Amino acid sequence: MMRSGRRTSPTAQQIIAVTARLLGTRGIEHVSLDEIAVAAGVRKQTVLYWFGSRAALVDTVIDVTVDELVAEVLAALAGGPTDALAQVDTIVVTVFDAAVRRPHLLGVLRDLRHLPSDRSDVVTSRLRPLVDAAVGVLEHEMGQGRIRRGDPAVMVGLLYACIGGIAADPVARGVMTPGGGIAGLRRLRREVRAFVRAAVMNSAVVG
Amino acid sequence: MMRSGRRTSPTAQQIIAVTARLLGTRGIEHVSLDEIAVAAGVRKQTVLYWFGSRAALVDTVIDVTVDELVAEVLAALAGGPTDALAQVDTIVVTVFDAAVRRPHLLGVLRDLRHLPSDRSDVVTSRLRPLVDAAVGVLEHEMGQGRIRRGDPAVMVGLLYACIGGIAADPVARGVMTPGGGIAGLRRLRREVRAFVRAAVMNSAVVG
DNA sequence: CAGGTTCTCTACCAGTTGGTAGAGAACCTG
DNA sequence: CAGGTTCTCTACCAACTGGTAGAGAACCTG
Repeated sequence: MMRSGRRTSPTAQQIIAVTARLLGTRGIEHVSLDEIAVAAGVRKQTVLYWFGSRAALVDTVIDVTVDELVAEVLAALAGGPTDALAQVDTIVVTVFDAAVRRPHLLGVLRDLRHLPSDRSDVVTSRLRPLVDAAVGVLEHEMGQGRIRRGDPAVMVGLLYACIGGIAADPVARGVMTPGGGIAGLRRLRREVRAFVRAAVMNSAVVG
Repeated sequence: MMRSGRRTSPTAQQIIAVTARLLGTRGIEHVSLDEIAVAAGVRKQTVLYWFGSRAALVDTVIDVTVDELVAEVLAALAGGPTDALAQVDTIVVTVFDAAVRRPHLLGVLRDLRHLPSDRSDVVTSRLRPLVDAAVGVLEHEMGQGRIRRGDPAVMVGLLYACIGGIAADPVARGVMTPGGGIAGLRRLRREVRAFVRAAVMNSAVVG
């Protein structure tokens, strides 16, 4: 038996990928083992063969998904400018695009609340390097006077809430005037960028 | 039989209140009819007697919850100042306090995604008067130059995402440094107020 | 060939779920 | 008293769930 974690196989990878998509779009607790198996082109017993239990599979999928998102953002940050406002901008654009193109990424994160096994601490620990980097940048730029003074950790949380909510929350999306197609998405992205930029920027009232 | 909707009774009201609390905290699809009945001090058959089915009860609870939240915010707005920034402030404080004191209010809203019966359009239609009012205020103040120019509907969506996310999303809360007790909550609320104030305020860069 | 790995197959299990059926008991009202 | 309303009781149902059991079949490797 080559059970959970040890090694991987194309089949296991395929199961993880399919499950991530299903859980992220339909809800973590709303997809059965059988559905996962069918979607992956495999039998239920094969899923259990590789992951032992549904809970173990879910945990794996969550971990993989978070790592994927973090890696994507870190890569974008590494390839972009070092200016703080530009980095905030990079994060916004990267997460926003990820949320639009692969909605399940943020969908999985937004579903952690009702998990039987509390996975949120594991997730936050995996988000930690990204959060720490962001907090460091914000703190440094606060000292330079370019970023509005405040609790940088709370700022990061609010940034996440903004982008994640606008991209994945049906209430938030329903509130907005639906802009169809790519043009609407571009416009929405521009609005989000301006919003968070203004939110963190050091500024003075005009008029 | 005095089934769903027609009239109400103290028992039905009690069932609705208990269900709202349960669904909002534990997740809409993670509470069984039996649990609801036990928590309400009633038998399962009584729940079905009043609401016909679980789905009908859930729909009722969602509607009642949204109406409650909307009424609360509108009342706070009516009793507060008419200045736009102050009104944004009022909304933030009202929703934030509601989310903290009665977490199930926003919890129900955040759970609409995975509902078998798509209820999000009904919810947004019930939120409509509040959204329209907010959009109207923002538009007017944009004309006066006090609010940053942009799509007011998107701004409203982003405001909701910020407050709702920071109050109810475990990832967002885990990202932030946990401030225990009332003092921590007060500090968090202050941060959120400053954040959204800066986000919507018309301003110019300093330094 | 031997043996491990990977995966499928049929069959089954116990637990939980939403929902039904029908009788009966309080209770209030006309 | 009659009759409707409200609620409880016991009993049951089909559907679905995650998980188990064990045998067998391909496949590759040494």
